[in-house]
Amino acid sequence: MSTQDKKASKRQRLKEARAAHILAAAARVFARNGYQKATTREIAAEAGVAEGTIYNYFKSKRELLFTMSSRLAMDSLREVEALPPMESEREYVTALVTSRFEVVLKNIDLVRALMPEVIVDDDFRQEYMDKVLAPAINYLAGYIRSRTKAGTFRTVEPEIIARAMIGAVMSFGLLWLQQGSELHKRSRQELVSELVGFFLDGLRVRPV
Amino acid sequence: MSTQDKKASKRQRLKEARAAHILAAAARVFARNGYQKATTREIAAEAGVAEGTIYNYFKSKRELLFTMSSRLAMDSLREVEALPPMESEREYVTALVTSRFEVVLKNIDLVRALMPEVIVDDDFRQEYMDKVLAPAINYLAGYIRSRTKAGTFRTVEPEIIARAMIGAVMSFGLLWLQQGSELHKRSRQELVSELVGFFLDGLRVRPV
Amino acid sequence: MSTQDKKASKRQRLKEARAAHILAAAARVFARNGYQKATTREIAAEAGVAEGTIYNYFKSKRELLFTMSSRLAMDSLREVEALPPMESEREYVTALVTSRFEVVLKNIDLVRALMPEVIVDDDFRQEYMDKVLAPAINYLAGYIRSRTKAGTFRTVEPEIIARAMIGAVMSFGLLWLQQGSELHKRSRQELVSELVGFFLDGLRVRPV
Amino acid sequence: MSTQDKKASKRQRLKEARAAHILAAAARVFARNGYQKATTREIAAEAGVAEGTIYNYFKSKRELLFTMSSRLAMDSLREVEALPPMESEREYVTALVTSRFEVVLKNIDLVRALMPEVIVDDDFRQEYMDKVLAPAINYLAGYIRSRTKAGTFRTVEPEIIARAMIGAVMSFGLLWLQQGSELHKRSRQELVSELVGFFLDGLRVRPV
DNA sequence: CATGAATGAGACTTCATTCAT
DNA sequence: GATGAATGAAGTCTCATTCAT
Repeated sequence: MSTQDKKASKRQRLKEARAAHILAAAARVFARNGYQKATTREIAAEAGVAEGTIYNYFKSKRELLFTMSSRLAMDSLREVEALPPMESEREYVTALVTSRFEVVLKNIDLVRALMPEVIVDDDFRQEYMDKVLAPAINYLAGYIRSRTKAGTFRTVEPEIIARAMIGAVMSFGLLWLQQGSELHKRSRQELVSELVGFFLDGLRVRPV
Repeated sequence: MSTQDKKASKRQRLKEARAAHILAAAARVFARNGYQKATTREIAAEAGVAEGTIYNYFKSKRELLFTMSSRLAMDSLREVEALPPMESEREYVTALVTSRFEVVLKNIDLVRALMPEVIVDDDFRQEYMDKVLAPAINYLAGYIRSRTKAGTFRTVEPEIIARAMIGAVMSFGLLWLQQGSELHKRSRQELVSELVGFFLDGLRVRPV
Repeated sequence: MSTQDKKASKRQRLKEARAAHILAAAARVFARNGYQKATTREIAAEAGVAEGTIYNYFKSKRELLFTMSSRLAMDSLREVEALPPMESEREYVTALVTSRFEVVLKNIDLVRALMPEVIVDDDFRQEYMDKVLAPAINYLAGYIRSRTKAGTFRTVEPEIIARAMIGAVMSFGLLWLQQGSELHKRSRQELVSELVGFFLDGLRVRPV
Repeated sequence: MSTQDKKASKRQRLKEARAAHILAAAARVFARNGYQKATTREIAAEAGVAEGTIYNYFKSKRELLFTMSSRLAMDSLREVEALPPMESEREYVTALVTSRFEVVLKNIDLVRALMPEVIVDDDFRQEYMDKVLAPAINYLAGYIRSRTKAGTFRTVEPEIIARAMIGAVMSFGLLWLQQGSELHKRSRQELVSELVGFFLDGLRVRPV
């Protein structure tokens, strides 16, 4: 590697670090009051740079959000793909739900900054659907399908059920797991096991 | 009734009609791009009035949203309370889910305008939680509790399951039931029956 | 007088009473926060009429102020003209200053509503100068001139001294006689006698 | 001094110059039609900057006025404090009145912009009373007191007389020294000497 | 590459005045 | 004559983005 290349790569790394730094600051600011109410001035202050500097790394305020969204999507997928195969369905679904909760809760501020734009903005919704939700649904639906084939799951519409499950889990993250919520008091583990029981067995008592 | 009273009441009615007219226009505008991006100018144009006229009926742009929120809350409760008692759980839960879907879909624009603010704004979240979600959860949890006592439902944490069910249903309304979505193609009835089956029986096959 | 005339005159009186009523309400409102910040809505509420009604009696908000100004001018002149002739200069100037104070204090709110417009608005200044100040200055300057001729006042520039005296008296009304001011505690009589002494004898000790 | 310091200080100076530039423009605009009727658009045009630029230097339109007020207060005090001690009272009072006139006339636009707010706005009145008038009154009253003790001034209420003198002088500045006024034609010196004569000797003839 | 002052479009809101009832 | 809803111009202020230094 030539000296020039080294320099270039060092500059590259510096640039990426700077961008990441600004992105993190933006995420914190977005998390406080949402994307719309956040100002570039606030973001610059949080990052400790001048307002103009932001525009050396990102084309617009909106691109900050887009970039965040992509990072989250990648994070999210990696988590799921990293799941080891498991024997029992209960074990597996438990691991799945736990992992989803973790992703959502770890990025809760970001998620809450993103959601309004997903709901409101067509571009964003497309991006989010394609990059985050669709893969998750496909993955989960595929799992359901395979278990049905194996004879342990009932015959259902896999996409619909996958969406229902993901919606249920996400709504906990968005609405009910805020600071001070009474659900915080119960252990998360208990919450997960309740949900998994519900997903697998439903509400009706089962004949022995 | 005196002439004056008649006049006053007529004026009153006119005023309410006008307010409702403006509110409806605002709801349509909010639905297009969200509350934050909507402008009073746009709302006025949509309602066919001057910008200043809006302020004869509502104190601020924000009050438009608050008023909508209250209307939705009342609508929502009325729907649930109007449900007749039913013999079978499947029938009842089906009616419940159908009714929820109907409320969400009938007010879909409004819901989509409201959600971002619920997520982002503390005042709004409080209002929404108290007036809309809490009653719904209580109602559903109460039903689950009673069925468990009757021996037809398993012993579960009613609040958690209620939240999961509501979250699942709402997320359909918000994310997956948009125009052009492939889910639109399936009949809504099929969707409901899938969901109800999932809620009651879960995924696992049941022994005979 | 014909029946018709009686009716007409009665209507005329009613109209004037109504106008006076609205004008008084406007004066109270103007006094609270000044002319500029006063709203026609506030005036209407204070008068117990509809906003539109104001415009049946006055061409504009501004005309309310103009009308007030004229009333004050007439009041003011009448007071001065009503002064009886007096032997001693001290008596006379005392009566003059007292009377001016009384006019200003009786109409203090109105004066404070008027002054900013006098300072800022050319039309108003003209009106005020011509109708209120010029007559007062002329009157006072005439008095000084006559006393100089009589040999009891020094030879001075009567207009300048008249302005100085009026300015001194007015500034007390405007700036120092507000509620809670410490000058309120001293009796007004003492204040007047101090001022008169100052006007007549100046600051320097007089040889015996 | 480091390069950075130099840059910073240069920027600082530029910033102050810009602020002063905008403030001066605002003063001119305020002077034309008063504070209330002045628009930020007009101020921006007068200063040759964009409307938004004003807000880079001042928090609000109102702050422009407050800042002016403080500048005037400082100017005013400095003038008085700079007066050299003098032997004769006539000389001293002449210098005092001349200096007051000069301050008022030099800042006549500003004074006329300020006065309406002083009359109408409680905050402003407080500010003005404390920073401008109270010091002036104290100063003048102190002088009167000392001369009385020295035996050359009669025994009077120093605060009252000080207010009367200031009021007389100010009212000339505000009301009678406008462009085109006939008082402009007389020399200012003559005016001052008339006033001083009045202040010191009053109206009554003095025995020889 | 970093800076931050300048920009100016555009947002929400107020309010004097008009006019149909 | 009285009403008060409707008007719409105008006002202050914010903020994402640009660009000269």
